[in-house]
Amino acid sequence: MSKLVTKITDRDVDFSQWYTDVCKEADLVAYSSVKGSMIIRPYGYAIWENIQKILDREFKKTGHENVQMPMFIPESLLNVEKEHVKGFAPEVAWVTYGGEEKLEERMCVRPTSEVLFCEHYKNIIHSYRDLPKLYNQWCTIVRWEKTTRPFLRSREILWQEGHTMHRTSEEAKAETLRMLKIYEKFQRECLALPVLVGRKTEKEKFAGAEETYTLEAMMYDGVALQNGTSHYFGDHFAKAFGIQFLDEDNTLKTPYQTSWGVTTRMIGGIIMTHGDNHGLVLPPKIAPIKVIFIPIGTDEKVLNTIEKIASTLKEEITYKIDDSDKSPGFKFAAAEVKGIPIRVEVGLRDLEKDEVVLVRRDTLEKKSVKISEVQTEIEKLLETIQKDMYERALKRRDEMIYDVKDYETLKDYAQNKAGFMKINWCGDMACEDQIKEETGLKSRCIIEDEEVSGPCVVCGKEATKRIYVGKQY
RNA sequence: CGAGAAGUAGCACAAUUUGGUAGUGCACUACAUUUGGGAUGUAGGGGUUGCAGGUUCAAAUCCUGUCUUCUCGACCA
Repeated sequence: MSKLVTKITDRDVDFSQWYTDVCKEADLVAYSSVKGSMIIRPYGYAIWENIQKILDREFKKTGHENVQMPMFIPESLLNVEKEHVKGFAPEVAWVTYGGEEKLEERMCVRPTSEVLFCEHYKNIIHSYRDLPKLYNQWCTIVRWEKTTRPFLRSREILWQEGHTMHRTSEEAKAETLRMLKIYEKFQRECLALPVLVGRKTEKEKFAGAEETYTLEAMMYDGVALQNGTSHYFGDHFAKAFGIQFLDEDNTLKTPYQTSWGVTTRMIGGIIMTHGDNHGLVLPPKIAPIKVIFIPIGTDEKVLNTIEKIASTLKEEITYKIDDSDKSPGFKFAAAEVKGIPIRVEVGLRDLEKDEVVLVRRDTLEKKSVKISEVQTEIEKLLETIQKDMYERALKRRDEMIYDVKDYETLKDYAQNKAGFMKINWCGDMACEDQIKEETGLKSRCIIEDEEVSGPCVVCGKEATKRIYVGKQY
């Protein structure tokens, strides 16, 4: 049991290296000669496809339509909203040549598509009858990051961005929260990721937004991963772009806007929340292969039994039969590094008792099951694994949230404890800056459901908000 | 972007200090024997040493530049 997987660095020894090892050994990504732009390998992409399938269905159910927008943004178009351009200018990639010819006006590769959608919305929104417009696109964007890591921070990002326009601010605000809830539910139920959901502070909000809501997950090492955002823009962009519609009362009005997005970064979140020293551990709902059958020996009876069991499984329970001529031990390890939720071992020894062995990946527990009951046992076990993975992650996260009352303790914890700290805050950006500068902790989100009383941990003035702070990826 | 480390077969590394026929293990291919936690034997295949220049009779090895990866920091919806 000691050195089953020698290729993966111990998670508690070097978490960063462990993460990189899992990404490679589970065959999720590969590198190319393009810095920070990973190759997502078939197994990694299959996870993304499952994520896409589920989310896309939710988007459609809530009335959204998919579109495809241009990849390039002319500089003048990017410059229309000044907060927005200020936020993104440092990290956009520019196209300056078309073939041999220098372009009259350079274009950036979209870092996000607000301006493209706005330009288009200006042309298609004329009446209140044209609202709401609920568009989404699945695409890649480019942000010229200096430090890159697979899934967590890349220069080319695979994501989904929803952009909507509404008749009233209330409706737009409701949309912002509606999509936030869809993300939250998806991450909890499908990815088994507990997330803190809340509003970003002024300092941390999206360039050009009025409100930014975030989903903050905590990784195994206590570091935060921002796993999605939903923004309410008010009418800033709409005004900047001159988007207007004639309302029922025959007056010209400006519509209200939202945008929301999640990326393949969620896959990084799954790895860093659930993975262990054997490799990846995938939540059943998004695992490309949910069950792997491993025959012990080559006896025909064994293979026939496997075929028979596999054929009784429901269509959504995707499976694979590993009938390669590797040794069983090799196959066990290979299935584990890939995080396949259930392994079924079948050998003559089992067949004599009319049984097979089920092994769950999350706990590595084994149990023998009568062949007549395998089908229902697998169904039940997949649900149990999904539930247990969430419960474990939730418990662990909650244990790593600390209620901190004074600044000295905050500084101490920032150095010596991994996790999030809950603090009282006066609302002044200067205090937020000071925390960041002196402790490296950034505000994650505002806590809405706790009563505020007592002094700000930094300046001692009466606190107006409770916030989570933590280090982030 | 700053500091540090690395790049030699798919992977892990040796040969670099002292320039002189590019090697080992795993993986891969074929056959045989195996199969309940990374099997064994035999026989094979695979390389412009990241890339581009330079020095030299001769460069994986020395010099310059560049690209990529990793770690830490800065930056980062």
